[in-house]
Amino acid sequence: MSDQTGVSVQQIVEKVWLSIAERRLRPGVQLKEEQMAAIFNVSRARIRQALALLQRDGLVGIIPNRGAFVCKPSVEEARDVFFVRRTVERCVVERLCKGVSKADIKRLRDHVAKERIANTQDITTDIIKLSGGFHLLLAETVGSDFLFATMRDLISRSSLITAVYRNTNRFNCGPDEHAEIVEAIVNNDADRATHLMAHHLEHVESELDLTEIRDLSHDLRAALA
Amino acid sequence: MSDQTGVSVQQIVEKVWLSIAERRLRPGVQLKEEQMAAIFNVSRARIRQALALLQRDGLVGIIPNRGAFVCKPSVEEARDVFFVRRTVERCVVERLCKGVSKADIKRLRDHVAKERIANTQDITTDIIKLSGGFHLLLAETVGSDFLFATMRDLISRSSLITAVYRNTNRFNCGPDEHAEIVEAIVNNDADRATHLMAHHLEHVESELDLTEIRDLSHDLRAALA
DNA sequence: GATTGCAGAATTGTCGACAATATGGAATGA
DNA sequence: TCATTCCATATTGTCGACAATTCTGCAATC
Repeated sequence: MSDQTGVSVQQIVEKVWLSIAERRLRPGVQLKEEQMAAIFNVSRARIRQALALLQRDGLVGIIPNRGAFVCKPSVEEARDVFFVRRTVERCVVERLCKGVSKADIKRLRDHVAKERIANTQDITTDIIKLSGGFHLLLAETVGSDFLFATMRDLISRSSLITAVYRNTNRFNCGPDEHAEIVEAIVNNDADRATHLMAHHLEHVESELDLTEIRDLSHDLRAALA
Repeated sequence: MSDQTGVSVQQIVEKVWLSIAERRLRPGVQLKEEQMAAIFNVSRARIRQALALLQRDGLVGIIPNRGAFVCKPSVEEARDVFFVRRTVERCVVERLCKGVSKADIKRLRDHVAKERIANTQDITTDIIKLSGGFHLLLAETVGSDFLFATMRDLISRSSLITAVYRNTNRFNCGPDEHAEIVEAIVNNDADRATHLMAHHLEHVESELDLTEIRDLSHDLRAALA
């Protein structure tokens, strides 16, 4: 299970993020510091640092003197996230269509190839990491720190939303649509690229069940109060 | 000078943010932990927490084993911030035009009134805080945690950009344009409100000199005092 | 004269311990 | 039986100290 040596803050963040995305950690669950310190075999100080980062990403909420809890995004917030995401990703794609280096093209194509492998082998962990990572890689390729930070925030929140409201068992952010977008960018076809991206995001959002609010609270105390 | 009792993390963040916005802290300056701990009369642990939050807001960058430095946003990043801001603020205004409570209206009008007072009395500190606070209040009124967090991020970065690239001595985000926006929202006039907001943001961006970059300061204590 | 190597100093990273605060349940009284 | 008060427990908040890393100044060398 846990390594004998300590893990870095970033590793803790990624582990928690993945656990949330894979629905092993449900909204409302408290992330107790000492418990996590024991699991990751590090001191509480490092856990606190990781929790602060997770709060930045919108995955957990920290209540003073109470602790850190996995967020439960509302339906409206989910729609807001996708609304902003459509705009930001359009901005990213437009910038990329103005020209990318050969090295960037290779990196993008390699990433899609990795996604294909993960999909054929059906490795859930890799599929989740890579499908979000594709959109992050697009933003990184632009070279703007702000767009990258914004996209990371959006991807984190999208992962949480997907984990909560996904109504299919399959992860839809598949490599085929990603591959098409990459090729449109390579051809500097801004119209086609932005259209494909918009369609892709609509596709992702359409497979969410944003009408029904699920009963996620296992807070017995609140129910009996 | 510094108080005998310690200050909260949020107070430290606000103080640093204000110092950056007022150009007492220039991009590139290192924020040394021990020095700041002495200035604010708290332990380094709390300073580190504040620095992590400032990193989240995009105001400082933290390099491992090197320290925290005030960010210097590039011209391109400045344009990206305003691009995204136009979209998000449009979303906020549209949502507000669907109806706001009487209490919300009062809060918005009161805020504009405070801005007027600060402007007539020419209190720079209040002007900066309140002009950013107006846009933050709009997002808060919508009631979406995500939009609020996004707007806070955008406002922080905009403050830094304004501090770096402002070419006039006056703070242009004046209360008159804000007041017009509020009244359009009160009248549920979405077309006019979004138009006014777009014009307002164009106005703010137009007064920036996005060609030149300035140098940095070195006296941390004087800037924060 | 420019470059490299090496201490010493300065700064950040990490940890364990203690204080402050909230929670949950038992005891008490109406 | 229900509401209230109080206390034991668990959890978070804060701090000071030490370890690891990086920067700086100086001298030696090519």
